[in-house]
Amino acid sequence: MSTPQAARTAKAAPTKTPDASRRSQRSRQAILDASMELVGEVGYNRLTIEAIASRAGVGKQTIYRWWSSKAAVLLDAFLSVVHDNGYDNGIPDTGDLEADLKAVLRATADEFTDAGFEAPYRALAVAGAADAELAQEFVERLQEPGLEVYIRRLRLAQEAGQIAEDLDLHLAVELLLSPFQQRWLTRSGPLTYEFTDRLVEMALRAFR
Amino acid sequence: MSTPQAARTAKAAPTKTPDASRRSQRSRQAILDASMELVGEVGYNRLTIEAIASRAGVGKQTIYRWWSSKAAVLLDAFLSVVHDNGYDNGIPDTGDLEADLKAVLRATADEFTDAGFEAPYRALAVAGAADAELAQEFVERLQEPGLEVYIRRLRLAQEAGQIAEDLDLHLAVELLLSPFQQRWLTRSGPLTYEFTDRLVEMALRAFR
Amino acid sequence: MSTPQAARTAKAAPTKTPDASRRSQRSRQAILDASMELVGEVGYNRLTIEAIASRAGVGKQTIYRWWSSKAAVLLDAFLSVVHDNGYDNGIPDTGDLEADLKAVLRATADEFTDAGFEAPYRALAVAGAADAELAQEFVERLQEPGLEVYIRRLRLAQEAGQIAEDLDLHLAVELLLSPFQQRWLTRSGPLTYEFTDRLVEMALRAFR
Amino acid sequence: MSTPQAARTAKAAPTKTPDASRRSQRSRQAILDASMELVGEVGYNRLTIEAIASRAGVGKQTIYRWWSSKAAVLLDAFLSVVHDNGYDNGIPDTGDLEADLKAVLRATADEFTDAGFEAPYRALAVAGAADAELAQEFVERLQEPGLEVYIRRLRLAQEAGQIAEDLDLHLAVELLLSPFQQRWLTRSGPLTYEFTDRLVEMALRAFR
DNA sequence: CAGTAAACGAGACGGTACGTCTAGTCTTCGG
DNA sequence: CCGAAGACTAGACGTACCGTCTCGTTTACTG
Repeated sequence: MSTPQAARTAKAAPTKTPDASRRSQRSRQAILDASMELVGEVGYNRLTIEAIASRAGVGKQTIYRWWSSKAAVLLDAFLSVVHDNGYDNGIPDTGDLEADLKAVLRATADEFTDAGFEAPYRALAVAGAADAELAQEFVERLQEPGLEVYIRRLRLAQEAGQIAEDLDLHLAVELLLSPFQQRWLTRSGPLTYEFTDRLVEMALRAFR
Repeated sequence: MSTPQAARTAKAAPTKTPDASRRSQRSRQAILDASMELVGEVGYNRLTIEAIASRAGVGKQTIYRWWSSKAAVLLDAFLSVVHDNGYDNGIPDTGDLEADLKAVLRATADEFTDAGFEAPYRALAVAGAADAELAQEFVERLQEPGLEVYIRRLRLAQEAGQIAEDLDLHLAVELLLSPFQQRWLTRSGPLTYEFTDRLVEMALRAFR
Repeated sequence: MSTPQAARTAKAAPTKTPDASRRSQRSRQAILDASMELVGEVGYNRLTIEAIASRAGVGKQTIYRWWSSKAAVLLDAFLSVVHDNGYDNGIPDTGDLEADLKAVLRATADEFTDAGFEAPYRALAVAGAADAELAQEFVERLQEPGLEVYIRRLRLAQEAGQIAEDLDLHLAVELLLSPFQQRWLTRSGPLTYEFTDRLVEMALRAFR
Repeated sequence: MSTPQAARTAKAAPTKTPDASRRSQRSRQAILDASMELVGEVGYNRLTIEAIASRAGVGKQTIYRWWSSKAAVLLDAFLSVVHDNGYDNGIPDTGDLEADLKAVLRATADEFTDAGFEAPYRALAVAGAADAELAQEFVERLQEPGLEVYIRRLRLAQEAGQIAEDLDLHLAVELLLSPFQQRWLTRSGPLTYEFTDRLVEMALRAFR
């Protein structure tokens, strides 16, 4: 931002874009932390910008300056936690695809049952479903990376000849994960191991 | 509702339960119509009870008297439209399961692309995802009946020996429909015929 | 308000004018009371609509519904106090004009030195000086009635031949009271009895 | 402000007093100019420090460093203009006191009707009425010097035996000017020549 | 067929949160 | 190392709706 070009660009675009290089990292982190805390305490609908600002010890304008909506704040907050926790170790490859997938889905079921994870994630899913603009960010930054680790595991299986070589891997992962996500989102049924195991078995039959 | 029992019940419960037999059908319908119109015009988040009341030419209290939330209003409004349109005649049975399913999913894709249908349905899905209480109603009154027609068709195929006889039909329908619903809800991809056809093919492999 | 005309008028004027007949007198009085209290405590510049609403136990909208600015609230509040206190007993007529005016001005000086009176009155004078629209109301409803009682006393003196018969009484009262008001408003000097007595004497010389 | 004394004072008070000797005269003048422009454009209430800083091409801190309030800025700005314009050459002395005063008051009425003069002067009067601290500066630096020129003229008349020799000249000037200022400040009547002439005549009767 | 009780249209009410604005302070960086 | 630039905390602004609570006014059953 201190390069000549940047300076010129800043002058050429006199829009009210704030100068990111001067952003207070202290405030940013306090806002993200407060958001995660509050969404866990009161849920998304009762989460307010005012409460976030107050809890973070920050002026409201500082939130409005850097984010366009409370959902955008929450998305950053969630991603920040996810990345801090290491996130993407990928799916283990023991050679036994079915066992690997069952293990991962069981773990995912546990995760989605944990209140600390569920509240913000559901909030984001809801906000994304309601708002097309946010949906794109939600899908790109959170959902697609999640699918990608499955695709990589399936590709290994494909190379090992365990599943059909002409299989559309992206669609395959949708077939595997969507029933899980749909059940969770609409609460149309419990996320038991029984469910996840049967789901893996049935999906795998489609992959061969 | 004008039976002696109903009258007695009303007296036995001097809580503010309104007398349904005196309900104005004129107002009820005006509210449902206004809701459907407005959700199409401004979306769910900007849909307000005040606007519905104003558009319907009705006092706010008349809405609060009979419904617990704007989502509840919308659910009734949507079901009223669905029922008026004859709703679900079931899935045709030409003997060719794959062709039948492809045809129905293509039709469903068209339906979900229609703005008049999408706006209220998405609103309900969002409200259901956010609110557990409403979710149950949403699933029971709208989603499960939708699955049921698929289950019936699969049962016929099962009896005809076209799919595995020990197949869990409910789970099977989830496998078939969830990827579709998930794509639509999160807008993670387009609902093309290409997509629905491949989906049917892949799911059917899992059913045999 | 239940006459046919009134009903028709109401329909003919769909402006957002609130229905004064349904106004809560309880809230009105609470707002006026709170305004007078607060202006005495924190002064006009730090007087906020939010604080008035909070102190009065009233929603902000109830203030905005009935008044156009905090100065308008305060004007009503001040007039309400003034009217409750009897206000206009007129100026005594002992036959001795000089003595009567000196007595009244001494009393007025005392009044303008009382903090409970000064704070809101100064606030109104300031607001009126700054805002032309409010100024008119301030002058008409508060200042002119104040002058009027002096004019009446001078007219009696005029009829008794104590002052010039062609005297412009309005201008005469301005000559008498403006130095007092100006001193008070700009704090350019103290409002002592010495000052008010000399002022009356000098003004009276101009009246003969 | 750049005299040795001033510098010493600054050092003697190691509080955050800025070093006046390093003050940018360029910024100072730009701030004063911007203040006068803006107060004429938007009035006092909508005059903001931010707007002044922006118009003057100056950081906000540069204003806060040297002035305690926007009224203080404006007072300096106004005095700077007044002094540049030569200010007060005193009241002419043709020997005819009534004619001289009438001429000056007519000229003053014209001045107070001029928008370029009125806006900042009214702003200062309002600020002074609201804020006791500023009021003192306002009176001392702007109002008293104004009265002084009248006092000097009256003293000449007194020495010439045209008015009473025991007349309190300060009070006399208040009697003459306050009705004028009061009318202007509260807009309780028009500043016509008719008004100023009658005012002079009436006041002069009190002076003899 | 009058009397009456509940639902109704209307909208004022006490509140909460919104997104914007300005005040006055604090931080960064270029000249 | 001063000053412009502007991000920061703080909090009031005026608006929009919330859900509750009267107001009269229909409306439809009951005595």
